[in-house]
Amino acid sequence: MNRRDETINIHKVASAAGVSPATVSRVMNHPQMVGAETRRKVTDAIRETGYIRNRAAQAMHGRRSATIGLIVPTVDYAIFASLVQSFGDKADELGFTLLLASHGYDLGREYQILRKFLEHRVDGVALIGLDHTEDSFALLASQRTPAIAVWNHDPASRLPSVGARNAEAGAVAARHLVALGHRRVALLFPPDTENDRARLRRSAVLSVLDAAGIEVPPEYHATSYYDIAPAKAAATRLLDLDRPPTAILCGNDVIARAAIYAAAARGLSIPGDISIVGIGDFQGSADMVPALTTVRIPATRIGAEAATRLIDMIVSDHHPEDTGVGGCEFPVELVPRDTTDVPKEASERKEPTQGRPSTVDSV
Amino acid sequence: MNRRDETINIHKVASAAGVSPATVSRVMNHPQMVGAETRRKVTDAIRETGYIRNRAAQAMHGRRSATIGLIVPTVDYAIFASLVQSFGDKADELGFTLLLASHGYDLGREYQILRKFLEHRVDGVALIGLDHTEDSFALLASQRTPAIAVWNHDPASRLPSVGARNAEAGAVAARHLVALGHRRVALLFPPDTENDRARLRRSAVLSVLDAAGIEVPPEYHATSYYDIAPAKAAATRLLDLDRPPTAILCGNDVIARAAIYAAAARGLSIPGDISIVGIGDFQGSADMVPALTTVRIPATRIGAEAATRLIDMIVSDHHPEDTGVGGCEFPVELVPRDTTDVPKEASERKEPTQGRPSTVDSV
DNA sequence: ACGGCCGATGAAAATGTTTGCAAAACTATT
DNA sequence: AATAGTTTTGCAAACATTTTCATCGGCCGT
Repeated sequence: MNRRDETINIHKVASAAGVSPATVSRVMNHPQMVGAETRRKVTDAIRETGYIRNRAAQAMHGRRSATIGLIVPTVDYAIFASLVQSFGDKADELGFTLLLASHGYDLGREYQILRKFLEHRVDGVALIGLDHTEDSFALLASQRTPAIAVWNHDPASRLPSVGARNAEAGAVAARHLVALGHRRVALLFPPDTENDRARLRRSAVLSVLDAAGIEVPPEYHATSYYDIAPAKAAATRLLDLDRPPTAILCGNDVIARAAIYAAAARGLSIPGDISIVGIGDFQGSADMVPALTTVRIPATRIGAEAATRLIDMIVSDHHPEDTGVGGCEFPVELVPRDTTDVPKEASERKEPTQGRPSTVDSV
Repeated sequence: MNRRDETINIHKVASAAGVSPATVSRVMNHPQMVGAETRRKVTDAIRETGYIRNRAAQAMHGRRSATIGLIVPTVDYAIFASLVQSFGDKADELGFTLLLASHGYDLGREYQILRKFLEHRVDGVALIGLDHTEDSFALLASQRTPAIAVWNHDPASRLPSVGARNAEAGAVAARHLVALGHRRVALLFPPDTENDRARLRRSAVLSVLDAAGIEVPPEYHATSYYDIAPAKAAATRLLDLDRPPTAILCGNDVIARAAIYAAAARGLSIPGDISIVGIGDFQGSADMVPALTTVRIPATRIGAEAATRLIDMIVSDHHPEDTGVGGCEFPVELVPRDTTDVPKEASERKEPTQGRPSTVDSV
């Protein structure tokens, strides 16, 4: 249909429609500025020639590139999958195209990706979490590129942040276990050197436990990557201790799922023998058997809101350092389900507070 | 640091380095063409000015945009998360930036996204599956944009395809159940109108069963979206039939996980009372308890290979219609684990072929 | 009927880069 | 020392678009 190396540009469309290139451009960008009849002719010409506008040339002129970047630690393992999905959908809906990359929890790589995105002249960038290298902050400032921090929220953040208070999420989970009467609580968290979310959750958990007079011995501190296999192994080590914990508080739902498998493999009943609590309320946690007690962080809503706000900053020409574009906090919420109960010792003395068919619970 | 509206371009860098813009360009694109001393001066100037090259302008010149597009049905639910991750990582490694979008199993939206990507002048596009609208194929051909089909493989595909034979995956799963002696086999699949992968798997399953003289009654045909909750409900309906199946063959591992939960919630033991087989071998399936019997489709390797091939097509200027850039087939492989066994009736007559601690199995 | 105004359109400058061509600066060879 | 050859560099055109400015009609009010 199209002859070889005959790439159709705005001039071709213009002559096909019998107007000037300027008019074609206006039809596409400011339709109300052009007469109805001319508009129709141009639209027809665009369709007939099969013209595809060149956003690169458009962006070069200093106009928006209509792209936004999202940089996540990882796409795998459902942690950020929901966020990527909803962020991308919203961006799409608002006419933007998503550039995506992951840095594998390496903030140095995050900087490199950020640079690359800026080379492509993204109109804005969303980063996960509040911690970034000084280089990254400087780069963003020097380019005056709108940027937003997603997932965690802190009003004092250097970037407007859209997300939940991760410290609060940890605290809520800890308070739940304390309220149930657990005193032997183990922590199973990912390494938190380059992960402010995990760090905040973990330290909040520790201070709640400390305030309740609960000490967490060194052997109750377990670490594992966001991956089922190693988390299961780490949980198994906790369960095999001479004096095992009565509850395991997990850094997120994926790790909690691994802990459930570890307990099941050891033939332990949940929550009879061991209580397990996650953080995140990922897809599927509600429908697992046993259903996971967790702290909800509304990933889908956060993703959509983050995209909306970032694009709002872009179209209204707000820059990061401008005030008045503060973040947005999503409340965290305990979702008590079937993997937590009073500890065994306590339940031998008092009545169980919740009764459910034990066959299901023990699964 | 940078004064307002003083955007630094290649000319600024050139005068800072005391050379011409052409030289700066060459330092960045063909470093070997420029003298060592000059190169050093230019590199310094780039660093000092904080220059960020403008890929849009570069792309406009007809050079590569250094972006590739990936269009998936969904990012959520681990199905394509691994693929997105490995595809993106490989693209990154090879110097390309990833544009990502999802169409929610709507091939009309896929076309729209494709258009948008072409507006951004992506150097190539990867699509999931072999089925696409005629419009999409025509668009790709008219723009002569390298494109590749991922996930499913068929040597007769219109696009070079990198993936597994999904029909074979279904057949392998079905043969496994037949070999174990199951004759009451239910199918739990996603709707397959816009999903050639599911369609191929499903029809292959049916022909294997048919060849084995096994008829699948209408009530054994269940359908559910790729989502834990509805899949669990659908599986529960299968289990509650007057004459329930002895095995459920699931369209993928996510649905299989839901089926396991459904069985557990009914207090059924797996694989004692019911065998369940998935397709995909997603992250976590190996480490579940009970570990899921499934058919491995190596998502991570497929993603990396697809990115490599697509970029190869781009840099070697191969176009889709050129021959010799055929696809690449990844073999599927049965991974027998702990959710399948001989059916109960059979096992009452013969010895169970596999013995494992029943407490674990029943979880 | 005429001056002023307004809406629609075109011409041309501007955007930031790459590259073909030519000039210039070396290096090696006689 | 002159020449031929090679490497390095600069000039300017080209890429596809947007936007400012100017122009050209047509319309309205007086």
